[in-house]
Amino acid sequence: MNKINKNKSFSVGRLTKIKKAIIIILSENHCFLSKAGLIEKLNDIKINPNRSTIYRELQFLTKSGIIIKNTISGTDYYEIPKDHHHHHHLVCLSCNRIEKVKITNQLKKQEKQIAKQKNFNIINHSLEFYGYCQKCQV
Amino acid sequence: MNKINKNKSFSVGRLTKIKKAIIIILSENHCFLSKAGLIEKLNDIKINPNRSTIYRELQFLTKSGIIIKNTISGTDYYEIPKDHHHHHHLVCLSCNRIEKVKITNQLKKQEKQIAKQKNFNIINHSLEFYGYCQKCQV
DNA sequence: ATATTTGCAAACGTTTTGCATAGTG
DNA sequence: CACTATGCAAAACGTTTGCAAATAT
Repeated sequence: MNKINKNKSFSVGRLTKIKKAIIIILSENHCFLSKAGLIEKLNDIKINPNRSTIYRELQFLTKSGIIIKNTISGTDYYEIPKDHHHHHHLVCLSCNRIEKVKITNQLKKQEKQIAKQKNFNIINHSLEFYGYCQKCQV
Repeated sequence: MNKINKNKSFSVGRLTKIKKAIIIILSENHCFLSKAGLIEKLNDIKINPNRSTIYRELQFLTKSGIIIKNTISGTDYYEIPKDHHHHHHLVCLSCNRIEKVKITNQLKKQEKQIAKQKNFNIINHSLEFYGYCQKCQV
């Protein structure tokens, strides 16, 4: 029983080199990674898995609650949730660049309130601000 | 020059019956709509546009800033932004059901702060809480 | 009259699937 | 040994594109 998923328990499956590598890369990465970014980093360490393996593995790890998926502007990003690294995003509607941003908020308090009110067990949240970055403000 | 998009001005284009219908349906809808949901509502009023027309129109209206797109768990949803109807979402990781939720927050205040700090012109934001709904808490 | 919008069919890229093989526990 | 993970090729899926006809201004 882990902190990430209180409701269901899944096996992590067999610790193959591909799975191990994905988990290590994601856990060492300071931010989230797209599929393409992950594949690049895998290739860097001479691991070249098949496309379907990547898809299956990411799906599996997401369902297991080991990693979380966040879709921004049509692209999926993956990360291993770490409370102390939690941040949000500024997404430029023009150039699509994504910037991390930390805001001093009390979403945790809100989460507890919602959990109680709606009987909804919140695992994590995502907050994105959409707009125009400095460069794209004509 | 409208409130929705301060940076770029786009034409709304020609007001064809399809475009009119999409705008009316989205503006009358209390919440956001998926592509499938929109098509269903169009069909209800005997408008059966081609797939590519829907794609092109939604893309066009999104770029124009008339409607906004929000991608949750891989599905795109569209809505006409209305400040007083603004809300956030509870997304169940198990059954994928999406529930609206209003939280009393000061994200507006945060937005102003970020806008100043990062010189980022925020048009809107999206906040989703991921977790397990009542039914799916085994 | 002219420029935009539409439908159609084909192309495209991404994700998923079935199956035989390789690898893990 | 039994079962899971992998690679491969094909299929499925959603989305985009080029072009000719229809439509709005």
